[in-house]
Amino acid sequence: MKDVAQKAGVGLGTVSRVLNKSGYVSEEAQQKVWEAVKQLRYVPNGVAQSMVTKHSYTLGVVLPDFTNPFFPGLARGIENEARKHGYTIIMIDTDWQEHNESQAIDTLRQRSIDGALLVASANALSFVHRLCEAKIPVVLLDRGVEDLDAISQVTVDHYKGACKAMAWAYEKGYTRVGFLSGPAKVSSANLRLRGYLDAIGRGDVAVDEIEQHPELPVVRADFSFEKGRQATEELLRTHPDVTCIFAANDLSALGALSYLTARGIAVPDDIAIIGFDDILMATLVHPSLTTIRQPTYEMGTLAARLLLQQLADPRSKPEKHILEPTLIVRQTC
Amino acid sequence: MKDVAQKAGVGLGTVSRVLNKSGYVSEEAQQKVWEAVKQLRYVPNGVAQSMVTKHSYTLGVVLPDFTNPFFPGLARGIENEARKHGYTIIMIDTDWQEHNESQAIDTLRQRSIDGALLVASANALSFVHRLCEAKIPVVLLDRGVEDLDAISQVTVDHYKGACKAMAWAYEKGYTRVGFLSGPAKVSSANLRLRGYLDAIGRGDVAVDEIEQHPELPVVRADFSFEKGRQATEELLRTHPDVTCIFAANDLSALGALSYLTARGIAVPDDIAIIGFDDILMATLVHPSLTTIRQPTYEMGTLAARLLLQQLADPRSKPEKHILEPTLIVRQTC
DNA sequence: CTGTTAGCGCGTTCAC
DNA sequence: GTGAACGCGCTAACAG
Repeated sequence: MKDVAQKAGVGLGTVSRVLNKSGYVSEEAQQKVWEAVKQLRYVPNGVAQSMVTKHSYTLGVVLPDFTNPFFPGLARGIENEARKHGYTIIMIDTDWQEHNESQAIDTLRQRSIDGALLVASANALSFVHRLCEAKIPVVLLDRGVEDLDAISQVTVDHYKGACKAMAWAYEKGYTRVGFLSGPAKVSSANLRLRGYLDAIGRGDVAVDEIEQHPELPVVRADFSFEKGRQATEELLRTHPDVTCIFAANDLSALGALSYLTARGIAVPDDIAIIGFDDILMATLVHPSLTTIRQPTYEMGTLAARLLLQQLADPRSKPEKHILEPTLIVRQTC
Repeated sequence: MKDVAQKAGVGLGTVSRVLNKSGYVSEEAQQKVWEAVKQLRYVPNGVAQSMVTKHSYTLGVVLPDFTNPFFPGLARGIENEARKHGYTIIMIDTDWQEHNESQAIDTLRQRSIDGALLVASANALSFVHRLCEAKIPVVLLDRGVEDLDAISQVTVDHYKGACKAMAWAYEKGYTRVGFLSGPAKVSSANLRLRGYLDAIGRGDVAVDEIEQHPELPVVRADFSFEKGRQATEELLRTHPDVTCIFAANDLSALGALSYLTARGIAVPDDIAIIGFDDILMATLVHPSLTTIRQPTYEMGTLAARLLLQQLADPRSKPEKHILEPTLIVRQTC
């Protein structure tokens, strides 16, 4: 920067002022400074700027797994919105590992990001606390924490989504519906399971006691394609009478579809399938997947917007948005 | 930090020394410092650290589009390798826009990243220069620049991949093969087109003159699903006699598949399809997609490893890795 | 309108 | 072994 000042024949303060368009600077000086900047291809050192201004124009995004197409969808919404406002994204993929998630929080604190978007896989509350402690605004995405009014949340009504799926299954005449669940500690997965249980009239069993009810056609999966296949195999082995499978997410559902097709079981004639998310793949497979749609991109942009708004005006109230999932009827059910 | 020093009853220098495990500090002092750190939940300010040490333990990753599953695959490889070494990732999605790419470079320079991984959509050379100018080590990923020995590159032999695809098409008896190309200025796309042209015996037409040869069954697409559909429609309109479609990437190929299926054209009986990338979706669609596999995850880890190695030892020579694509035969061809 | 100065939080080099 | 002083590149507040 002082090279620029020298070349332009002005002081450092002046350079800073024209670069930041703050304060008054004569036309002439401005010209000279811009000239020098261009010639020297000067780019301000953001680190030094952050050091004094206390903000870095960087947002942290923590996601469980961006090989699951659902998350890049969110990320893209975030990225776009952030870029519009001159913010950069630090993205961390935690691979569903609580350990990585915890580490991610430390990383973000250390990098002094301005705000964080968190798609928590578990323990969201503790992570939120650690971020808040460091005075970093957070917004929770896709999965929320109830009774937490201090921060903004953009989620989907997972429970209702599951209910809609089940209602559709019943409407189509499927009475023996099995469930491919998500990871145990993920709140969104649990809400979907809750919806399923309530729908089949087993409101009495708690989601975390599901393992103790082997009589129920519920198998633990983990949102992945591969585990979806395996879980389907297990489900059919333990509950051969199911006529419809409701999967906690599309990737699992696609795993189920893949397994059934390979086994020569006709979908939906022998067994129907309903997924959750509505990722692009859902439209591509054959038969195409009936699923519950989450407005992915919108969630990303909305969350980013809320966060940016909070950064712009720290007094702005946190907002809780619970978006509506919609049933997308295709061929598998 | 000075809170820690005070609480531990030592000077700032001592705290710094125990945190960085540099220099000698008495056992006793170390105890006290760690104690204080824990109680105060102190996290060092990475920005200030960067300012003096000149490195940020941050890597920049520039990708064209992470809603295309191919890229998250790369990203995950990078992320994993980076995390192992304590590095964080700044990820930028340029949406194939040259403008965004250029801006991304500025952003990275400004954030003073330690190194960059670049999946360039066009103009790679100029971006590399700008990064080098700022003394930021770069490694090019997936698409390379020839005659550039100054930096490491991890690519796939796109040309050979295309040749393999075409060889397979011919072996299966398809003689009228059409091509769904990628974006005009993307080098990998052009190499694949080059391979295609050579295979059909039109080595005489240059890839950038392709538009002037409407007699060839080549249609411009852009690597997206939707454009793949449209391009297929156009291809069949202008060249109704093609019996096989080779798409520059899987997403386009899936677009083609979707279009053909919707039109009631049997795949591969009426028209065969070959893709490029081997993303997960390729295995899921029906019929499943015959394609050319890029070793995505490995490319990501390898590229990250090369970059980290260069950061650890700046004198280490840049390496050029050209990986081998492999033909994966499934059902569409 | 502009040049100068004081920190931002930390690692590093010194004397102690 | 350890504390104090310096400076990284920049912005903000000040005196001119």
